[in-house]
Amino acid sequence: MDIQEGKQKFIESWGKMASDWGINRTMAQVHALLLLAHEPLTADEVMEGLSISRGNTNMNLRALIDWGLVHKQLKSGERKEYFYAEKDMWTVVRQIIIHRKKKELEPMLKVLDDVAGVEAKCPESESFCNVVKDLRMLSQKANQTLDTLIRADSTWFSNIFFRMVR
Amino acid sequence: MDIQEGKQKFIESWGKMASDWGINRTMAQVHALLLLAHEPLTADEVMEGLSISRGNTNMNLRALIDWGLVHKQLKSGERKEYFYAEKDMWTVVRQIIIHRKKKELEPMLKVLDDVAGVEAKCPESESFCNVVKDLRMLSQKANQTLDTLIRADSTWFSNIFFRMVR
DNA sequence: TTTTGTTTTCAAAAAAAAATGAAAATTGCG
DNA sequence: CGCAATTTTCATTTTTTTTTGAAAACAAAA
Repeated sequence: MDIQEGKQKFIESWGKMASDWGINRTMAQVHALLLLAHEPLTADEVMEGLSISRGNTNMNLRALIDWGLVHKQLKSGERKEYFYAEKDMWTVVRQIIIHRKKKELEPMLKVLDDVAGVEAKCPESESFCNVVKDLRMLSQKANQTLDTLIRADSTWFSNIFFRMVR
Repeated sequence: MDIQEGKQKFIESWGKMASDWGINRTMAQVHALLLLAHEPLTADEVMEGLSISRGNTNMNLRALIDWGLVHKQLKSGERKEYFYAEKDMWTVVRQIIIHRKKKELEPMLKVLDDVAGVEAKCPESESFCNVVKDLRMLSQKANQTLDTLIRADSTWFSNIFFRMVR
């Protein structure tokens, strides 16, 4: 396998994994393309590199910027915008955690809190109570853990992993 | 809000969250319905309860059994099959981790290992090398951590969380 | 201001994913 | 076996998501 082939495989695989995770496949491929690039790319180069339309390119670049995974660069004397990926993988992971926590875990917690009022009135026999109680506890733990992770630096992150698997 | 309303909200929310996570919304709703049920339900009751077709019900029940989140129960003297959800939330979480790790993390690791051969030949300047190296390390750490989690019991799980957030 | 290169928008088209429902297969029973 | 209850399959339809591309908006330079 040569470098070109390896890159291709990486881009495909990153896109595949992303779509398993509920993230647009193309968005992940744009991200992968930029991750592998030596220098910032223009929208045209991304378009060309992945054979996708201008509109699609623009939408996904904007989404990546929104997620904090890609940054814009303006070169003086040029009108074109250049894009480059955040290459510190720990930062990438942190940004993804932040974004998904907000979009997914927090609304779930909100619902669990809302139904907790009902739970209080439950007879002990109701499975509803137990499910909500357990899930609420798990979600809150997960929430706290993620908050801690988000605040942590990469060293701390490695340490945690080390402690967990030792 | 009464119990009925609470249940409804929970089912919707569980389905919504699942679809953010790349899991079929209906599958999660069937799971939620069974989680909240006092006793095992028949396929007909699930069908009725969520207003979905027989085929859809069957497919999603099978998928849930495959994920280890739902079990079949046969009542003696009856031909109908009954279904009930795994209600130990820690087991639920563990099963989900097992399933998704196999389907998502492991193929990614495989690709990263494959391209590692290319990486070896890289000049230091190639961003490809660094990205692959970092990501490979992160994925391996994640993989180890998940293996440990899978092997852990729920007490141990709580302890880990506690250690992480203390 | 007009021109020109560039980005953004968004209605429409295409593709992908999920759901339906009727037919086929399976199962237990007399 | 033959029947009836139940489950499974899968071609078709429906819904949802993604992509396209041309038009509009924008922004710097002439």
